[in-house]
Amino acid sequence: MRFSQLLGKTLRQVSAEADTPSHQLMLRAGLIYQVAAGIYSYLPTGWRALRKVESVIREEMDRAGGQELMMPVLQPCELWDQSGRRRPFGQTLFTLKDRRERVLCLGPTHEEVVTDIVAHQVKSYRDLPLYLYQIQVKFRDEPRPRGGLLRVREFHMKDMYSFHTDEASLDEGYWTVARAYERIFSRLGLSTLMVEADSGAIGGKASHEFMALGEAGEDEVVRCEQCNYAANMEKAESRKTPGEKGEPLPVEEVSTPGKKSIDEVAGFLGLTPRHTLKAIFYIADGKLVFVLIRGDQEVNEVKLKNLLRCAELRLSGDEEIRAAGLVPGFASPAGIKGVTIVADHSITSGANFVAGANKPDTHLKNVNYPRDFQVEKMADIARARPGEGCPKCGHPLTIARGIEVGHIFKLGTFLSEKMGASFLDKAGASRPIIMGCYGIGVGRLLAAVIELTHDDRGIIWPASIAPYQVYLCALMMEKADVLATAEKVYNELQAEGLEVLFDDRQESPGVKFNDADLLGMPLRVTVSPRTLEKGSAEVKLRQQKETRLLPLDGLASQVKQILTVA
RNA sequence: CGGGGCGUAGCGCAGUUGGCAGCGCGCUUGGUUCGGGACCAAGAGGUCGGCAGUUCAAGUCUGCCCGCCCCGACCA
Repeated sequence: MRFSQLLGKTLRQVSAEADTPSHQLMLRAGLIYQVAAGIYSYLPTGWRALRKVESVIREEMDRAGGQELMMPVLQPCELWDQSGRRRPFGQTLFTLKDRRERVLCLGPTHEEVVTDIVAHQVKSYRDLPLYLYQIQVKFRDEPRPRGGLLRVREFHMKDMYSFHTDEASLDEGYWTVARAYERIFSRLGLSTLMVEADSGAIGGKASHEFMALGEAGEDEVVRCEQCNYAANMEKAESRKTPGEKGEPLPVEEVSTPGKKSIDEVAGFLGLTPRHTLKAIFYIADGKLVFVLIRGDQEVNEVKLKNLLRCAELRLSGDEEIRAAGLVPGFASPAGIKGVTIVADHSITSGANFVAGANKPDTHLKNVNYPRDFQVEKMADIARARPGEGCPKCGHPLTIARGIEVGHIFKLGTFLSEKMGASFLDKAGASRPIIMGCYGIGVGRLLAAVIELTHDDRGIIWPASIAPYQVYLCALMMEKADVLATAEKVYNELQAEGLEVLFDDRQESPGVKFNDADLLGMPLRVTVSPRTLEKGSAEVKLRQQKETRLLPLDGLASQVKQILTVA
């Protein structure tokens, strides 16, 4: 490709609004162009990179036994009513009506469609296991698109679905795909960690996410370096510092004027937060919930949401707390009625806690569960924190950051039962098909590669997905010998089967070198009067500083050699 | 949806008390340069997000609307 003809100019400046490194670089390098919030066009170079990511994925999915197919974007909403997932997806589902007022949606994922196909096409255990996948555009009306391609409303996803006769087969498939995912990410030069995850709106029992590790990541991962326990913060468990034991003492009222927060109250009474109970109020599907946790802990809202089985969860305002007859800042779980109380296990570790008295400027000392109050539900709803013990081995946990580039789920049978996907086993009995599903966000993966491997000069593509392998840079093209040599090198490199971006623009050396670094192709070849004097061309790898001269004679095959080694 | 911010040339931005719409980059033409974002000269390019209002006069003041970004709840 000749740079002079390429759509997608490099930009020196981009809006201050784009503050994520990958977003800035993709805009500056002319890879993408924004159409609307969370909706982007891929310009030619960006599209090449995306297609390369797809082909790496495709190779590994095929190797894992996948059969590629293509399902429609447009789906009848009836399928979603049938699966019961229309509500959990809620506003995220883009819906529309056709001319006959039939309600359709733009597929946010394809479990319904694929299960419907399998329900009709697969009847026997002989047809299983079955692995189907596609690379397709998905639509999700995300409340907040973010960070360029990191979270968008229209995106390419590789989605695979597996169908099994029994749990053992599902388990085998699950780990086969997991290993394929690890190969994909490592082929793109990413260091990823497979972590336990919450299964969210997709549903199902077990699930893991693949996190591309790096400071720029927006997800938190909790991990143990001793036993390799790793989980998304949403899901992570931990062994908390135990509370102090003690014989329950009589409850005592104590005046705490103006002391509302845990730190204020604990400090005022000469205690640590661990000796207090924290009351937090949420509105779960419109209903007030009193959440109680030990003062040194924080609520994990995903765990809470799962415990309450609600679709919508938010913190409540003070007015809503007062309306329930409680005093914000001094609310007490003791002696109240008509409010659902749920608690974290941590309140049972320790004794004689300080809690609110449900009176202004007053707290209670020596509050003990279950002597002084009851709760409706008790579970682990606490955030894991660094330094706390690993749930498996007790070693101190650490927290890392990462970008979620893949997510796999063991769905089990809940969808196949609802969608009528069953098979006849050897004994002739009809049983629901056991399912798994596996997703990779292709565009996000592309952005993650840039996000995690760029330097201050620009993108650094791994050879596996670089839009072009070689950036051919011709300096002083007005000189006939430079022009002729550059054209010859361009042809020879292509004849070797290399993909070449030929910078044939009338630009100064600085501009070309800077654009070469920005665009980040693995290898730069420079032809100039200076190199021609020595009958050579200069070669430089993007990720290295050093340059070297290679003779023009046999240049193309040497370049190919360097690229296969690097 | 809650909080914060921004919409002015293709891109990045300035525009004071309301008084001729500007700067840098990019683009076009000509010339000089040439190994890390060169220089000179001459040009082209605008519904100041939209609608309404106040005013002799609105980019600037008021109201409503739309769009975009960032922080939260959500996710590949």
